[in-house]
Amino acid sequence: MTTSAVHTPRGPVTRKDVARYAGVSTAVVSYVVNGGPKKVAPATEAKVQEAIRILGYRPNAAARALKMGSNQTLGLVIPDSSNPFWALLGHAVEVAAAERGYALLLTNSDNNLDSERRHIRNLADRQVDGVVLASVMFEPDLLELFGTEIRSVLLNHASVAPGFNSVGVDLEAGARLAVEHLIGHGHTTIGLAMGITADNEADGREEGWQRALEAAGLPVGPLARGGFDRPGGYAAGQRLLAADNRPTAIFASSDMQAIGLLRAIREAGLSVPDDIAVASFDGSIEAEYSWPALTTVEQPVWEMAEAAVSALVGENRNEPPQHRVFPTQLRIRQSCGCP
Amino acid sequence: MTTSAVHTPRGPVTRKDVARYAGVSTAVVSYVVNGGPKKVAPATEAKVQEAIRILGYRPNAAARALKMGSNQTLGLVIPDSSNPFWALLGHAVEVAAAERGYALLLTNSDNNLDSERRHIRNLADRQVDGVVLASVMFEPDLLELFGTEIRSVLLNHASVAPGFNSVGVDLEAGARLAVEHLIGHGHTTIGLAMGITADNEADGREEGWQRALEAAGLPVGPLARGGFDRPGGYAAGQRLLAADNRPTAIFASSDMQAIGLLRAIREAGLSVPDDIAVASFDGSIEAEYSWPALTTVEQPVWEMAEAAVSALVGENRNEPPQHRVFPTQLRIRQSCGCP
DNA sequence: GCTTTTTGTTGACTCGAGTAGATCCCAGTG
DNA sequence: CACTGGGATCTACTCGAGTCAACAAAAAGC
Repeated sequence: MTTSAVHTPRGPVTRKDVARYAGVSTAVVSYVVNGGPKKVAPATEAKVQEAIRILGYRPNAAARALKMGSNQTLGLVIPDSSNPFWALLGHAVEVAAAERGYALLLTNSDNNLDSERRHIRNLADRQVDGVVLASVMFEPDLLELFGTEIRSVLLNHASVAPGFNSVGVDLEAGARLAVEHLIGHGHTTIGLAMGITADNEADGREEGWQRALEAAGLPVGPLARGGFDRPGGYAAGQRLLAADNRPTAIFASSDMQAIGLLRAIREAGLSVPDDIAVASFDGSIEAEYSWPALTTVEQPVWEMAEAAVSALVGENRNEPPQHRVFPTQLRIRQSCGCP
Repeated sequence: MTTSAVHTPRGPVTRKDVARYAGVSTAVVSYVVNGGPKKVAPATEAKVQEAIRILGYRPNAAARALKMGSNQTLGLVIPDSSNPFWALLGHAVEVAAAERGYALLLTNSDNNLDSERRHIRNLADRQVDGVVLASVMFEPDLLELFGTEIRSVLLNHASVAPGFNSVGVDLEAGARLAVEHLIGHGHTTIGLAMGITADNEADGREEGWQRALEAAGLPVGPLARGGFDRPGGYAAGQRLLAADNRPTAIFASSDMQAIGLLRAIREAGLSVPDDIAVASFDGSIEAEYSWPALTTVEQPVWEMAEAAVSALVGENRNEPPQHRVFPTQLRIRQSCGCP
């Protein structure tokens, strides 16, 4: 028995072990593993493959990452991965990344700018090949954080930031679609439950709501601000219901807000859509299963995720920053008054 | 674009650059960065810190990972990160990992065993320090996949698997709590909407439902199986409503199922809880905002995530596999008939 | 004043894999 | 028979950071 030659290594199996077992040099092992830059004789290749199989060799990703300067990993920063909309976006990004052989590091900023900064730092330290930043906040100094080394793309940001790639939807057009639909149902007092964005710039959804009303010659209804989440919508709903000019229809800036809104309306003893019609923005699955099912402006989340990932890892990596704006689609259900 | 100090190297800044700039050896830089194994004179330390600051040095994580054999990363495998329950669990795991300085690689298995295997392989190749496997499926050959090198823990698994760490809840006791509560409301025909688990073993929730009924001397009501998700609950609901012995109360094995169930009940023109009372399992946020709000068996998700992560990275890393079972708590809302 | 001890610093090796450049071997040619 | 071409393979250096043995300088001890 050739015990010395067929010595089973103790720790994890390295390229060296495979080389020894197959009786070749470490270079050949690399060539086989990567279809490497040089050809290997079929017979040798077979020997190496066999050795790999028997020893259970798996190339060390850290070593490869060190040598190659890339670890085939992207980072994703979202405010709250347990919020269904972000969860969906995260899922889509993960799938888009996986399709290209990239893994996804997930981090939650919890809507906290400091935490967001920390996470971006951390991702940069980990040499990710790019960062998808999906955050409602935005501060220009983020640009410095990224430096020039690390690719990034803003996903689902309200505003277009110079110097950054971005992928988003036409918020204004989407909101207008929804509000016009509510107007079509004969409503004349249409309120807005608007989420809070970091920069106090008017969000496209707010503009769309306003313009649709103006275009129809209607007065601009009451507006309440709150978080984009369920509690935010609940609070905004309570304020809208207490307004002097109580609206007969409300447009909410996110599905989650609309769900909180529905609760506020129910607690006030009113019914949707008979007393108050509701439409919202996002097109998440919750909208379909709420009661009543929400009429909502659907974002093409999967396409957006695709676009974001390809901006980071695609051919066009070194082109100037791109801004892609996707169209939305009105998904009509019952909360607006349609049967 | 900012032009910085004179000594700015072209590529990414390495330890060597810092050493040169500060006029010390690379070893000292390491010592400073890590509070390293050797002491450094305060004056020298200051010089190095200054150099680090000025050059904007960030240690290369891949190199560190290579040397240390750990990249401070955990992997998470869940069926569908856009399902709110998994999303919540994922969030909790991410936070627990971050607290310990670990990043989280997120992967979706899409309830597909092959995909799950591929992802585990991939995570193993990436030398993660541990894998949290939260999947409804389970196949014993997973054990081999992990080999002995890589730590793992099963999170939220129905059954305890020998050789694996696991963290779960007492499904049977939780289900019993819920069903007993429905019995307390005077119901005598209580159905079950049960999710589908890979191994055909009876799930604890099914047993709990059955035992609670038997203990109360009640007949075992109708049972329908479907996915753990909303469509699954919807389909199961339709079948339960069409049953000969139509139940007046239904226990659902997940919140998502219950939400699908609510829809089926509404479409049948019935009301919850007046015509049919509902209770479910999980305790996710959707349960709170559904209509009516769901009475549900709450899982201590955050504690479970903590436990799972600490099983992977804690002191007790090298102890034999542990099985931790957490208690659940009945969260009473309106869907059961309580005011 | 001349050892010891302590403190601070450094050069050099290591982790595991990618790959350029050198080397080997053999078939084919003059 | 020597000579070249070319395919297959190997040697050796590289990536960036951790850390130990070795060493220099300063402090303490007798």
